[in-house]
Amino acid sequence: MDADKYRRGARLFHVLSHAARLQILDELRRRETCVCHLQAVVGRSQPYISQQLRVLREAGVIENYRDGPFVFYRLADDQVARLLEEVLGPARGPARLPVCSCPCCREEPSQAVPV
Amino acid sequence: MDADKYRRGARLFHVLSHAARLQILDELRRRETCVCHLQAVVGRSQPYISQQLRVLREAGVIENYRDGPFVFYRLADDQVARLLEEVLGPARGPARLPVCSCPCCREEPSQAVPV
DNA sequence: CTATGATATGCAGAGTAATGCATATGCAGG
DNA sequence: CCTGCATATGCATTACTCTGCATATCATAG
Repeated sequence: MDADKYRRGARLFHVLSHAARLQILDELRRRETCVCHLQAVVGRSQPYISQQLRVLREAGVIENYRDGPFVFYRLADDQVARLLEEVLGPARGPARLPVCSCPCCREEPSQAVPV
Repeated sequence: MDADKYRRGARLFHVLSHAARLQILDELRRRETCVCHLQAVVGRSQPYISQQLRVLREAGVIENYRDGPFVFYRLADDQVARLLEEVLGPARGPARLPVCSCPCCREEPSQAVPV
């Protein structure tokens, strides 16, 4: 049965069917960031952001790693990036100004790789 | 603001985040079909199928036209087809056997246009 | 060990979607 | 017109998601 195929697809689409989560992913496809940065970009409370990150993480869409007191998040694979490109258009370049005072905003990062 | 961009994207993903709707779309990307055919393929009641078709239609994802007593549905554009391809893999060929006794099953259709 | 900043988790109230079923509409044939 | 088939709509119930807030955890500095 390919009922499973549709269920899996539906679950994937489901985590994408949320404006704040989309904005988070749109930011993450530019570069990996810490939570406080996403908080500033999205303009929501920290628990709110963490909730959405959890949903995304449990769906396998993003990964995280800890660096000292900070936790950095990034896309887990290219599939989501392709879906975002299809629906949101191409990713914004890395040109945006710092939006908060977190480390990943201050020192424009080590991996300042242009497109 | 691109808040709208995310809202629109979220709405699109939302209509795709549903196993039965995905299965309907998967069938429609093979070829256009009437409602009774989808009913047989998906294995749900006719009102149920019509409900989901309405959701898809109101989202602009599919179109329909009437042919006598039958109503045929088809994908409205290529974007959804590309999203399905990304998530469900390539469309099944048109090789499947008739699943019901509706016209679009019986006479393998007038528009038997290969890819 | 304590304090502080960063992040995660738990929980409850409100809102929204999903589903099943009864019924309405629309079309064609007689 | 009346009947039968194809499809659509309305509605009520159930289930789930969203969101905000209080609080817990974890790491580092002192």
